[in-house]
Amino acid sequence: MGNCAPKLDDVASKAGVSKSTVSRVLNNKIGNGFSVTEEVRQRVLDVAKALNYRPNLIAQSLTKQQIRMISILGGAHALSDLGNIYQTIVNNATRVLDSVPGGFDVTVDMSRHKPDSSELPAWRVDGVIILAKCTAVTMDELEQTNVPYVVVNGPSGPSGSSVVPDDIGGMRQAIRHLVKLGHRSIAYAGPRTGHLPGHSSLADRHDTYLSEMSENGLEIVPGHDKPRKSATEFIQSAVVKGRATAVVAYGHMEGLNIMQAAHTLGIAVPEQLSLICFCDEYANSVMSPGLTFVDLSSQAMGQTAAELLLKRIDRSTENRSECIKLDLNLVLRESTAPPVDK
Amino acid sequence: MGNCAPKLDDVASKAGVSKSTVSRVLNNKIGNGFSVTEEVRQRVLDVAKALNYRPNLIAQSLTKQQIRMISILGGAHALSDLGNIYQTIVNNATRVLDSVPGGFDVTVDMSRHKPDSSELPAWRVDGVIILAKCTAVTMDELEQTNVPYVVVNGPSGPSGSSVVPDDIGGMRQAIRHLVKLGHRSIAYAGPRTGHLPGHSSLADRHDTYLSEMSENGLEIVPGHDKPRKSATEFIQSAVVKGRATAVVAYGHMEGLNIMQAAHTLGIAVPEQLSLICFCDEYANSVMSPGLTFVDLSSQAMGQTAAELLLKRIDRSTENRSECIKLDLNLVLRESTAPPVDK
DNA sequence: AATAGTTGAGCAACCGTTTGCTATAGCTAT
DNA sequence: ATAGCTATAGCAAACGGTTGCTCAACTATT
Repeated sequence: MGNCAPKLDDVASKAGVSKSTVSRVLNNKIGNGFSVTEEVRQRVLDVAKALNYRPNLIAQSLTKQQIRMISILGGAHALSDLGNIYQTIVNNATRVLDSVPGGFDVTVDMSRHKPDSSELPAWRVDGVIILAKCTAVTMDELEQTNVPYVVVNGPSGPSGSSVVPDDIGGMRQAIRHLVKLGHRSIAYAGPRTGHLPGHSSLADRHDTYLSEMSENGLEIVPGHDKPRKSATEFIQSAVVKGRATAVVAYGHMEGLNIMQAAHTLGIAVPEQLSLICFCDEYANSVMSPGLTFVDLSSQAMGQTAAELLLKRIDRSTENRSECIKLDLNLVLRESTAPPVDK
Repeated sequence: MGNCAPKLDDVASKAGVSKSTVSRVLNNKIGNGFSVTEEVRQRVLDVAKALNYRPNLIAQSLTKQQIRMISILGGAHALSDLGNIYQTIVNNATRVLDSVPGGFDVTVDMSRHKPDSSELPAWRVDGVIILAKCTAVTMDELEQTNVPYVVVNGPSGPSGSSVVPDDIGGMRQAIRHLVKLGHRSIAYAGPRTGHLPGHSSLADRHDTYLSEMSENGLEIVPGHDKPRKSATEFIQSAVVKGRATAVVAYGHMEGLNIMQAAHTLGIAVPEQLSLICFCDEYANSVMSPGLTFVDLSSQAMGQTAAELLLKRIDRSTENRSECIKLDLNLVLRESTAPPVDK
């Protein structure tokens, strides 16, 4: 590490004052038992500028006990997936955190941690945002050390806050929309295997598919719970063999794959097959043609997470843990229509 | 900042020894005028584990004058795009940096910096990896302070290293493959507007398309340099009107969109239209059916970048700047075939 | 038994800043 | 002349570690 940067002492001796004076002048800590003549003040300022002095943030944070830095955890698993809502979440959280007066440095941890090790950085951060989930060790440490944190799209511990999408409501809207269009045979295409195992969205969407179907007196289309090798295989079994006229897909990649597979197999969307997927506006906007989708409002999730975190950092005394569930909207595009064989 | 994390003093008092003993035991600084009985050593170790003690990297770095931390810059612009090679690059660079003896803390900066401000963290890091590009101010500071850095997929300054894909060679392979298949009318679908403006890949791929076409005595298909509203529009103009039998797309999203648009318009891939895109193995693997693609070998890019950086950190005296250009491979999938009207 | 050498552990200074408190000077009011 | 202020500026103790050095208690040697 470079060692020739000017320090407080250098400025102090060159200006002929003590380093405490320099520190206070530079930080504008006038009042509260301290003051300087304008002449000394100016001299200190001039010397500091001449030496190109920049405080050592590390030393600073030692005494200040804050570093104005926020760590986003879980990048390795959440962002490694191709095109998902976490990018939007991170972007929006960062935007909020950046723009607050004073600003926070936001960093994303991309290291792949062993399940029995902590994901927290080795320095103390002011706050933490967790993408979907973290290790138990991390959670323990977070609770123990009392660092403000919020989990986005996942459950938090007792002292943390969380922001989650209303997956259940989202799936319900999707099914009801299809039912209203006249569909009776609706299939569900779950996530590719290996996608965020154990995550609540998996269970919520799947279970709600089942319950909503039964509530509407409809029969479940086989394949909803099985891993599949390809979208083609899924279409073959659920649509061709299973006679489904509509499919709800877990995410936009599943939706995309199914749409392509349908085309390949000569099945027209939405004429012969209606398709809905869970995704966000951004993911949908880069797809053409657009799929009807349940908007996960990842933008709002990111923003809300950041705001929740800021609230906890500001008033860390009030230890109110909050859990915000965001409503999901069904956005109609070109991939849904009434079934043909109705 | 969390304030109840266990400190050296806590461990010391609980183990009934002084903090210097704890420090030396934990850091294995035996010898050089210091030793402990096995019993005390074990006790210290046990207490440290029981309290879940982790040294504060910031305090540590104050005395050690080094922090074993590497900052990845440019996350805000590079990772914000939906599904791109930078995720793979970051993942692989991190993997290498993590696994080196001693390990480095890797942090990805996601803050959106003003163009006239430095992106470097306010403490001195041991090394920096830049994704595609950074601000001029950052580059100046990097050069000035002599921090080892490597730019991946972009140009470096005089003292930095860089890893770039051979875009020119990649495009050449794509065109030659299509020509060999018998295609005479090949179109190029550039990136969506706003994608990393000014980046060399944009110019390299585009220019090589032009030069390679002319070298093969083929006519350029209009539309290669124009922003387009949608993939459908592109197909309409380049394929339907322009009579192109093959398309080379800038990235996998462009490829995907074009494939879908083709399907929608009733154009079969690869029977009526061959399609090649630039992307990496991972992006391709989640698409079905697979597109023939120019593999940007992002995995190798990330790994190479990390190795280059480590080399410079280790032997910072040798200030040799390196630029490694990685060969690109054309990977054949199901989206290319001889043209029909040949 | 006296001295030298070795082993085991702690004191205290230091890294670069911040900040509560103290000290001095100059000035006013009695 | 002296007490009482106020304005200026510095001392020194943190912050959480690391490390040179000292020191006491043993062990080995003469």
